[in-house]
Amino acid sequence: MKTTRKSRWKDIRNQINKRILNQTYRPGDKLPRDEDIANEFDCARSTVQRAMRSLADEGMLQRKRKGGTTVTTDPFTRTTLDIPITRRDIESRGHRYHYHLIHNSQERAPAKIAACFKQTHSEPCLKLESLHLADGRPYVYERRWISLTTVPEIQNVDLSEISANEWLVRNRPFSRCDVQIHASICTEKEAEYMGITANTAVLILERTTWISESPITHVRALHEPGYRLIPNGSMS
Amino acid sequence: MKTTRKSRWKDIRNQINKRILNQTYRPGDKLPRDEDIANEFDCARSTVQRAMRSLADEGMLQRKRKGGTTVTTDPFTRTTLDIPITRRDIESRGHRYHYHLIHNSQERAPAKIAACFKQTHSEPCLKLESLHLADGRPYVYERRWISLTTVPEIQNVDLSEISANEWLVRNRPFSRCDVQIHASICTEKEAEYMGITANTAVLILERTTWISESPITHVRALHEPGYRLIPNGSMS
DNA sequence: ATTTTAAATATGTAGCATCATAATAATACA
DNA sequence: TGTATTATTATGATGCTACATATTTAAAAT
Repeated sequence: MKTTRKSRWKDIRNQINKRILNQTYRPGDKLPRDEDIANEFDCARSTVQRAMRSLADEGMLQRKRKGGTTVTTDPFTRTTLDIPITRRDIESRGHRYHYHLIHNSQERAPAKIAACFKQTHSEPCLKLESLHLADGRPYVYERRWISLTTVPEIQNVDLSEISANEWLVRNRPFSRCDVQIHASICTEKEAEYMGITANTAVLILERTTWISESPITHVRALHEPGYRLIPNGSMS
Repeated sequence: MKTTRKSRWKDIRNQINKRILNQTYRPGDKLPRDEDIANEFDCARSTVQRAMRSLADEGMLQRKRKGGTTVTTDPFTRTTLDIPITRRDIESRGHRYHYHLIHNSQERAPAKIAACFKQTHSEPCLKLESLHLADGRPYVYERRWISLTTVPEIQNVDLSEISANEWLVRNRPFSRCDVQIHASICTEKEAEYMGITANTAVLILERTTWISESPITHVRALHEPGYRLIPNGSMS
């Protein structure tokens, strides 16, 4: 058994986690009270709580006042998904980044986008189509709608120089973000932009971001064929 | 400004978060020391720390000893992805769940699977193919390899009754899980099982789970066309 | 027997004190 | 001038105490 060379609470978390893994505590089982565990490990209850909260946050344990702590039955596979800005994604894979603005127009949001924005009326928007390239090869084709009500100042930005992706993330932090991931067949037009054959299967990431209740942008990012989205490894 | 009706540290977290959103603290900026903030909000440093840690966990802030606290530049869109067992997924969508084991054989892991297991040799495995149905309609087709070295007792389980998915999650908690998400075209065979046209775009989720260094299982889950993977809404 | 009320109890929050640790800044030294 | 050493300092961890709050369990009232 490793001695505590990092921090006591992490140590305790790992001990408890180990007991769950080796079936000492089985799914559905109730764990001893924090105080008893604190006693066993000869530490303060607050330290145990720190450990327990960590495990509960990961979805391994469920905690209820009075009810005590139980091991989650049918636990999820819980992973965190970090979606970086596309430039960073490309650069971190060791490629040179290029960006190309294909289309830039001002029009009202169509019903579909308005729905994403959870609005009944048609918002004035900036509609952008752009290509993110890795070493000159098309990597992501994105179609983006930006609410001019929420972000009017974007009209003064030269979006052929900096991608809306980057400008927004740097200048308009969001309070909420809805994400959807799905597979689709790419259209003729998309295939042409991406330099691939039509009807290829591609991974699509759709995101809508908000600042409190105001929609900022909706973006549909079509990734190159074979693209793999890899969440962070989960657990211990 | 809402008064503290939940808990002080959450309140403080929201205040700080608000300042990031409204650009009081801009990306890259250094925040005041915890103690000063504690002073401002008239609370203990530990309470501020709780709030700060929470924001740091979400990826909004970066904290370093001595270096202080800074607002993350180029923040990720960080979401958590909970992948439930397929039965739960189907039932939570309000459908009746059925499970059908298509194939069950014992064979050595092919090179590809061995690679997923990070092994050079060929492990004895159980190879399973099964179908998860929602209201009788094919929902997920999974091809699974289970290491008989790590989980020998699975040989005594009647996998036509309970899905390996469920049995494993209930009986063999894992310490690590690698996930990959990608889009693919389904083959003739897959299309037949799923009751769809060949060459349809489908979302594929691949997972490998481990108990310490021993691989438990590798599964490739092919979802029904149009399936959307929806991570939990992120942030505040 | 059924509903209401009241205790008991396990976790949650919070404040305070103290030491640990990492990273920087300042200083001394070669 | 460049390098090694030593303060300084901001966050991290741990322990204690006290009180809050949600729930269950038990008792009491109807």
